[in-house]
Amino acid sequence: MQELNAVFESTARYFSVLGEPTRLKILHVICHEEKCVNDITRATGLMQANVSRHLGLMYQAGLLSKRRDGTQIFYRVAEPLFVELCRSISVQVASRMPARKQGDIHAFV
Amino acid sequence: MQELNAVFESTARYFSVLGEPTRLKILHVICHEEKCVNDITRATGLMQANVSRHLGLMYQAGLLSKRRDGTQIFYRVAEPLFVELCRSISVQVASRMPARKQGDIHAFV
DNA sequence: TGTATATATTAGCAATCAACAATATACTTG
DNA sequence: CAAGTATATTGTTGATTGCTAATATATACA
Repeated sequence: MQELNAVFESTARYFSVLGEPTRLKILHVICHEEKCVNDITRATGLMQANVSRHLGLMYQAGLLSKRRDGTQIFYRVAEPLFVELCRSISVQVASRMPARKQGDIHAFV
Repeated sequence: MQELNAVFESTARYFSVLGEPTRLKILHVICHEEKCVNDITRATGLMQANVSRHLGLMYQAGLLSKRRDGTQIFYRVAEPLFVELCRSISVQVASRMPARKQGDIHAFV
């Protein structure tokens, strides 16, 4: 099953891109509307180089699209499926946290 | 947002567990019915120690359950959601492969 | 109890990757 | 063209992780 292995590898690649808290944080920021790198940097509190690297990685992997406007580059989610996956899991995760906190959590919604 | 970060970390943890081709291969083998380690080892062609390690990791992460029967230990998927996620992505992946091959691919179905 | 089978663990190595700091590139405007 | 702002890249380091080989643990059965 050569093809099946190829599917596993590609699929794993997508999952591993989603498998970093920092990238989920970034994805959370741009899951509803496109944002430029500077906005993402400020919204997340991460270092600019770090944000740029993660954005580039997600772009390469096909999760994000980008658009240039002057000196700014706006990133957005290219395939809503990935945000849905994040929501699926984060809902499960949040539902297993103390009830008092669950109301305060709005991840990818 | 302390809680949100915790959600991102837990969510990323689940994604990273799914982010290895070898584990997807194993998950694919047991996604419909429980199997013992030896069966999984033969079905995947991996080394037994390797299979055991990955099974242990997925068990620790909460993706799998296990049951002992004599000397054998049977693993099964604990939470169907994860298999659904694998299917979601692998369907997308397969749909982008050459049309001729798509018919031969049955991942997590 | 001793042997065989099934599964788990450990140690070591190589590869991957995130974070940081520094620097480079690209575009805009004076 | 020069200076300023926005974004990307590179080199380095420390940590994580997958794989393999060897070994350990657990159960069944003669």
